[in-house]
Amino acid sequence: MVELDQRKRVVLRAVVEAYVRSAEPVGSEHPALLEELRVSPATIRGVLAALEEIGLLTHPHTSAGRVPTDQGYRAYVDMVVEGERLTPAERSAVRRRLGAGGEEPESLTDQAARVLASITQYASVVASPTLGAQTFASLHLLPLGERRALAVIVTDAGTLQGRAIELPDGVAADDLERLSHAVTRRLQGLRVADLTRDRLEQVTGEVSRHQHVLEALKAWLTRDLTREGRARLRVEGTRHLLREPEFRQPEAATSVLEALEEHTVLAQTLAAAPEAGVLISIGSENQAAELRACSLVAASYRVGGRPGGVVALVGPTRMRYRRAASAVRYVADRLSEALGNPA
Amino acid sequence: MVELDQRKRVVLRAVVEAYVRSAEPVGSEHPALLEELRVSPATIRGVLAALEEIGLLTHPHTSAGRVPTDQGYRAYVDMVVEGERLTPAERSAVRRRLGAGGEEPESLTDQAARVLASITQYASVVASPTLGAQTFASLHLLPLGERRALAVIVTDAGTLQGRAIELPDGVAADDLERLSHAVTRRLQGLRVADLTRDRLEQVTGEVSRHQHVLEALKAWLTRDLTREGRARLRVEGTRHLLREPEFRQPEAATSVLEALEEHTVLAQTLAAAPEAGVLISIGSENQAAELRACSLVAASYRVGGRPGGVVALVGPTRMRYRRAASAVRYVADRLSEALGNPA
DNA sequence: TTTTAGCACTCTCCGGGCAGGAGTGCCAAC
DNA sequence: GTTGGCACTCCTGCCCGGAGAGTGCTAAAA
Repeated sequence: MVELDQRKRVVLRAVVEAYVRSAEPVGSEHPALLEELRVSPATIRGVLAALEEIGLLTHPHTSAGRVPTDQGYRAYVDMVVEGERLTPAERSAVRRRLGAGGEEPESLTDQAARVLASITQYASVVASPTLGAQTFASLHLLPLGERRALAVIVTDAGTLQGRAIELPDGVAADDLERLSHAVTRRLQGLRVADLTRDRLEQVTGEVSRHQHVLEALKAWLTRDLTREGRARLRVEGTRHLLREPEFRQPEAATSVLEALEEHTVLAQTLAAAPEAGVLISIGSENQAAELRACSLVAASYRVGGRPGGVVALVGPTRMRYRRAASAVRYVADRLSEALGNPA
Repeated sequence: MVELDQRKRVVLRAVVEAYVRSAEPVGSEHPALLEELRVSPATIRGVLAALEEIGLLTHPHTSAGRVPTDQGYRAYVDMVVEGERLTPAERSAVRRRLGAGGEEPESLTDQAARVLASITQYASVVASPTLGAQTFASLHLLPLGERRALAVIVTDAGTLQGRAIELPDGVAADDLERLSHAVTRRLQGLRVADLTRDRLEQVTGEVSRHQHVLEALKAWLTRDLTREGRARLRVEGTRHLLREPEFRQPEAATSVLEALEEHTVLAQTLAAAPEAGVLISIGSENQAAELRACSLVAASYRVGGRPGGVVALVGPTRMRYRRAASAVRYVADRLSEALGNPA
């Protein structure tokens, strides 16, 4: 990255902020620029040309003003470190939605996605805590009528994951309980992702009478870790995107909506979110082609002190980055708090 | 409704089907009409004019062909009773996604929404089984560290609902178990919606030592039934809607997306779905103003033999009703099967 | 009485051409 | 280094006219 002198920085910043606000190309006589620099339009033209030269701005056509390129946004984002604080009202809205306490992780992430979308007016994505990263607390086999039981895993974050399994004849409630306890004792404290077949084999000895039940459990656990182990994504507020002028052409809108509904693509991008701070991925920086028209602002939250999941915003590249970063960080932190008090 | 003679019925049907296929107004010389009736365009013009007279067709402007009105679609739908069978491949796709068995209701409804959207290319909505309508099977208090426990309700359909509660000092694991059993014994077999405070009061006597735990449970149960009692909606495949020509104007698209993201509005409309058969609500027939540009095709599914929830499709009024009705019915039935074997 | 052919009419949908406006780039003067 | 002036480019909106599509009406044919 070429170093920018003071004046170029001021101009870049002013152009980005004016353009983000109005969605209109900004010309050399734009009031924000004149006021910021107190020099004539002609002088500003020179700076604009220079910024275009190094690839931070473009103009759509000869007689249009300047528009930031993806690199321009990047330079802006790197330059402007501080976020744009949320208003007290917004903060308290977030706290209210997440602060109830005792809620299930699933419904908390739901709330997080909704509140994030509503305060920022962008689309929000929240990856619920991956089961795999959580700590296994206990297994329960709850009788469900005569020949069925509900196997339930509980994690220390309070996540429940259940599945009905068929029982062979002659398995008493006591047997189920003994079996649950045996498995729980054996596996307690492990990360769910570590509940491999091998670990489960060790339990066999103690309760060998119920080999098939164990077998069903193994099948479930190992399958779950591969399939459900991928975080479930909640997407909220896609409607806000349609209001943005860049998504008024139906093709643009469709491609973004597709990206947002195609969770695998999104999940990959989110995986890059750092543990602290905020990931900002701008337009062409996105791996996924469908997301090239958007930017993504993501922050991780923690569950019981460990990495848990990601909250993110998706908007046009012409995005309020500072505000988005603050919002994402704030919601992630409150979510960490809400999910963060393991026993 | 005015009775239609044979010819008018044939013409209406042909116009609707041609328009649904092509999204272009159909004129008196449209091949489908000529072939169907084997009369001259001039004759057909007369019939078209008559259908317009009684409000089943319009034309956007003088020199355009005819387009069905909402009443036209309604007459068509009422007239054409049989659905359009899904292909064997589509049926097996549905069965594959829902047939695994032993899945949790939550993930089954997820699958249902996805498969429905993918085979029909419309937006799908699935209301997961309301907790309230299910039968309470058991309550469990699972220790979660020193002074916390996870209260879990299990229904006979295998739905889990949990919430962490704080414990006062000196509550042993045994106590929790006794308490769980007492509550379970007392309430087993009731509908979850019937777990009122009154019912819970009856338990008090037996385990009065743990009054505060019971108090927390009551608070949770009664709150849950009002708040979470509302079904959670999953919306899938909104991207397909943007492909439809009627939603190419951004305003139209936004209003539909808003309706789909604003679950309360949608929920009301879905509530009208009959237990058997299929609800078809066309354009202006929808209560919700945001849905006036769409049609909604919905069918109910059952959980353990009782009314459970609704699956629906949302598309433009120019919708493949017969196909949508079949798809919705088929998915609802398979979902009923998957959720239908209570112990 | 119903059907058909003919015809005038209406309206939309391009494409071209033209004026207005915005913003640039360059240059000469300060 | 900064500024004012000026020519230049290109988009945008607008009007206009012709082509095309489909209608409604009427008079003749079946």
